Amino acid sequence: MENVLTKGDRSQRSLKIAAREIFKSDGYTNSRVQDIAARAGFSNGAFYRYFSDKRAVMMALMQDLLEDAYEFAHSPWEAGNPANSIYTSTRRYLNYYRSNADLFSILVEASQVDTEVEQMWAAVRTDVIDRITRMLTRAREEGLLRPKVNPAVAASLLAAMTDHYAYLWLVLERLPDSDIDEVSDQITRIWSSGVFCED
Amino acid sequence: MENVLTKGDRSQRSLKIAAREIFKSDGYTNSRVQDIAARAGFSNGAFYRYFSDKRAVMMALMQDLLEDAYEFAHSPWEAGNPANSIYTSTRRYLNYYRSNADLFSILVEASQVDTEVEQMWAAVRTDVIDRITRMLTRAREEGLLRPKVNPAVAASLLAAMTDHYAYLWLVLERLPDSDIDEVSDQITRIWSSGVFCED
Amino acid sequence: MENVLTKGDRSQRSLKIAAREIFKSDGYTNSRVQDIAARAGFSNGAFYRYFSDKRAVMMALMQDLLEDAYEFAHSPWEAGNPANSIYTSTRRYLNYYRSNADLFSILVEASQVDTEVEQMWAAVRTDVIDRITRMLTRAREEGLLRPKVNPAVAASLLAAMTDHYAYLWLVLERLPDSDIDEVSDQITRIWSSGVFCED
Amino acid sequence: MENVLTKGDRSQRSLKIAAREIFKSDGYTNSRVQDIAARAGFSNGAFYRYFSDKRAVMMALMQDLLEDAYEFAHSPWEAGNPANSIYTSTRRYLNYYRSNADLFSILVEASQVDTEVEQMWAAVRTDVIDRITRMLTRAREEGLLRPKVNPAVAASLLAAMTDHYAYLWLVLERLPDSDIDEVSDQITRIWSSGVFCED
DNA sequence: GATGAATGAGCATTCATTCAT
DNA sequence: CATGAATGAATGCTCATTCAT
Repeated sequence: MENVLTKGDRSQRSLKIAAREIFKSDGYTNSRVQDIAARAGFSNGAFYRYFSDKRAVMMALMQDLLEDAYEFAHSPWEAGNPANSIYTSTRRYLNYYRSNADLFSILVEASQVDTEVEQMWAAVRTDVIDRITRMLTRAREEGLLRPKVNPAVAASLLAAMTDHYAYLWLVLERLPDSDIDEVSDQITRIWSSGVFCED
Repeated sequence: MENVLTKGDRSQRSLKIAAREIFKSDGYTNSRVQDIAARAGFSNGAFYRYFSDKRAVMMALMQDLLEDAYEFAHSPWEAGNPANSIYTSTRRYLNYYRSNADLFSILVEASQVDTEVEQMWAAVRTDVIDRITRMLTRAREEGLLRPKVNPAVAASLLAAMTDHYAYLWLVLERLPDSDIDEVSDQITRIWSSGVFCED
Repeated sequence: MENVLTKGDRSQRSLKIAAREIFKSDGYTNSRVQDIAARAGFSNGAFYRYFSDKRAVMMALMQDLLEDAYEFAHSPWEAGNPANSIYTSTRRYLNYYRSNADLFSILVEASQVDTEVEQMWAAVRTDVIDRITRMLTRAREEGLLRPKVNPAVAASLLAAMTDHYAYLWLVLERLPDSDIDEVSDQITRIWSSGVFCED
Repeated sequence: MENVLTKGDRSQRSLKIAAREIFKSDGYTNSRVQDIAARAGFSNGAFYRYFSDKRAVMMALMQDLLEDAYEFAHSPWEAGNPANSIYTSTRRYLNYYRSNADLFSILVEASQVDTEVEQMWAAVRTDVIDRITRMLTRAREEGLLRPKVNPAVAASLLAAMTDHYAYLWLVLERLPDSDIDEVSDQITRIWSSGVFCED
């Protein structure tokens, strides 16, 4: 019976889900192991059979999140059509962000408190920025970049823009609600006319 | 002897400075009242003469920070020359951010944990974004805005860009070090060509 | 295995007993949670699994005490023979007081410090006094009460007499030791000739 | 300039008055030296110039109270007219109790917590009871006492009755308000017919 | 005399973690 | 596997008391 989750696997999984929920409502720092276990229907002691720590379950969640996010950093650009690539990947990222807003919230919080998380996140971010930088550099070589745009700085700025907008919008919910399509479009426009030469 | 700080005033001030330092090294959540007091050269009990709480001293620091930041949200645009206004105020903000990077770090962390801080920050942010939105709307009326740019969304995006770049650069120090002038220039370029019509 | 106390139940019970002992020796106000836990053979943390507070365990003890005391306030008078009823219930009350002298001591102390306890006690006292008042009023109707006796005031006086005598005698131990029978007899005499008509 | 209070004397006196007020509102245990000093218009440090301790000021108040109360224990009975003596001294005591209800409240509370106060109070009480006992014994010799009344026990009962009634009435305010004359009269009646032979 | 800043012991309380059952 | 009782370190906070000014 391959591919069957053992009871233990299922328990671990429910603890992870429970942790996600508790972190969402109480925050990572303010959450208590006991509440996580209880939410999963376990006694507090059971938690430690599956995770060494409150930190361990948080790390597991963050790893899942960043593993997927890492994918984005490596999905190919559509050759010769930057605008389309930007739109598509932005849209995809915002959709992902929305579905995992709770985890992104934890990511931001945990980054403040846990060096390793901050590093994991930085690694992904660096990947993304490097890739954008390379893309802009290539555009420069092809004469498509505005003359005074600094690829490295611009890449960071554009990445920061999307990321923080997503955070303010989908985690803090401090921006008026919008359409993902509309936002992706606006982002694409700012990129296109902001750094690329007018057609 | 007018205008002389009493001993108590000086003690409170040193506790505030000590808190800032301890928060910087240990983070807000992980810091202990005792360490703050000790860093200021006091016993732990002395702390409570001046602040009811660890939270209270944090709030005092955040209020100072946001009070100043609030100024930025209300300094006037140079009429008729958006690019210049953008450059100037961005530069000014980045300088402020750099001098208070430790406090901005606390601001981000505390926002995760303390609703009131998050709200205070949101209020300032909303002010800034509203002001940019109005500026873009005026530009639209004057035919200076690119046709499909949505003023509200663009305003948020542009504000998010600067803010988060500053955070990654000056707090996390995860971006290659740059010149404030250079960064202000790049930001201004993206704004100018990103949302405004080509001259 | 019906009707078996769980380990937890037993622990709670020993903490309650320990509290009673510690309160007795140190007084309620001067007692420390840690000492209560230690006396029960627990670490201080264990206490908080069973009681939220030092006050909580005190309240539990007081509730037990007053619940029983409440019974006395509602046990029936022997019809038509006040002297006998007075003697019997006084005797019963003094016996109860003696067995629970330590708790009555806490009751008096806690009443000084804790409004709710004072109220609980007052409620029981009021019940008792009301009942005596009704009894005297009935006696008046039957022509058995001395003419100028005021039932309400006399009832309070007689109740106060027994209660305070018990306190001085059995809690403070400031009166020469006597026989419960003898004291009950004396109390009954004072009642009988003090408020009732001579036969 | 004999008989003039020095500044220091006046300060001490105001601290004593302040303590009385603070004890009344907060209770002895729950009161804080700082509040006492503040109420008297002093800094907290000043308190210690006049009293070694919070306990010291309480003791001073209790001594004043009990000194006066001691008088009562030694004022002469009106020869040959017990009823009148009882009425007069009861009335006097109740008046005193009413004027000093706040101090009696502290007396009860402090007795729970401070052995020495309890002893001081016990001494006065013993005096009073002894005196009543002697009076009853004399009455016995004169054939005025009811045959089966035990002078010592009865004395304690009668003293307890008045004292506790006063406490319930004037400190706890848990009894319906009455007239001091009326209460003195009722007490006298219970004594008279309760322990003395019918005329 | 008086101030009020500073101390530091003392106690309550929380919660991650362990472990016997 | 799971329970939940128990631990104890960690930390917050209070307040009587001291003392330099």
